[in-house]
Amino acid sequence: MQLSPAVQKYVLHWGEMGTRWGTNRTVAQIQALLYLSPKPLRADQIVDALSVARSNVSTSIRELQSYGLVRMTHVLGDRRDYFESLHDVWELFRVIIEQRKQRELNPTLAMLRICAEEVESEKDTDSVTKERIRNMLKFVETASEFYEDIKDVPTSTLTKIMKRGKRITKLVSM
Amino acid sequence: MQLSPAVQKYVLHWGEMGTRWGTNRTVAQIQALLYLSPKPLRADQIVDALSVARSNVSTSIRELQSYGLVRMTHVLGDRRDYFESLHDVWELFRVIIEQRKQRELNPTLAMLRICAEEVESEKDTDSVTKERIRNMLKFVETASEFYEDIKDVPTSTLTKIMKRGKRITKLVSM
DNA sequence: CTCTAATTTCAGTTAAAACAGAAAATTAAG
DNA sequence: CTTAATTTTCTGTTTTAACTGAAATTAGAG
Repeated sequence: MQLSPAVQKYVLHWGEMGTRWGTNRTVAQIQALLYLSPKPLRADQIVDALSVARSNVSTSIRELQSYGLVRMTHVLGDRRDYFESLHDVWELFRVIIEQRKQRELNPTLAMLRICAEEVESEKDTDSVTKERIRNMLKFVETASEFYEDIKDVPTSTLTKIMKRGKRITKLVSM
Repeated sequence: MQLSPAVQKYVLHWGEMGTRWGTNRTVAQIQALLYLSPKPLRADQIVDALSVARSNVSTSIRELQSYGLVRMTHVLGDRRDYFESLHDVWELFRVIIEQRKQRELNPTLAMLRICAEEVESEKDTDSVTKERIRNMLKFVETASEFYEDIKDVPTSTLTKIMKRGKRITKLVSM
């Protein structure tokens, strides 16, 4: 399992970036490797390509599967597991965003609602502080609602919106 | 420096979330504390409120300043430094996004361009792999351009766009 | 210029996460 | 049912980042 220079560069960079995105290097590297691979790979092939322990691959793949980024497949007459990543970049993006929404935005929203309510009854808390909490809650609520609005919009529409970014903002600002 | 229950909850949660966003707990807690504080705080007050080492506050604040999230201010006849966070949630959001763009998106874009070019000359690399790299590059480029389009749009316009999310997507999809 | 308050730097410690390798468990084939 | 292949779980080690406390530095007051 010899990775070409370009593929190697990609995988290494992705691993590095992964550490800044809440996951660890190996998980991100495996995802990158599977994304670039023209066909599904076995765990032992991943071990070979990335020089990591078999056990590490096992737990990392479990994590990727739990995110919905990687699927298991099989080959007739071969009982070993094969894995492949989502291949569509937009789909990948959607899944990652959805995960982050679940794991970060939702808990934060819950916390802010509790804080916003609780702080109102705190007589000694400055009114500015109360307002700041309300503002943050409002912001996160707005972001959350906006996400719900667009999360199921087809990719073709999303790309159109992005290409027309400038024009849309001009239209709306009038 | 006694934090009210609601403020305490907010600060602790923010610290927890910070660890998932590339920064460490203390940095995020200090930002949260300053955001909620009706007036600028001194380092010793932060030490007191969060029970962390003075040196830790010093380095954390330096990090927050480097991001542009926190400013130093002074009080007449007092040579100690005071600190305050950006107070506007949208401004906070903009600054954070801009930072992440610089530190994550830009390097990734550079890597992808190099890979996309380099992989073309690799005769043994599967054409599917080449296409995957191209697709990822295209995606990141589109996202990057879209960001440039909207980063300077005034907050009022952005909120309008977010509130009208559904209507806009319907409009564009036609 | 000297002394003191305040901040920063630095070295060592602690804590947390990632990882490897061995052991255990699972699964299919004979 | 037994065996061999494969995967998962678990424990201990390594690595990395965060944090503390002491020492060094900076900057203002007298």
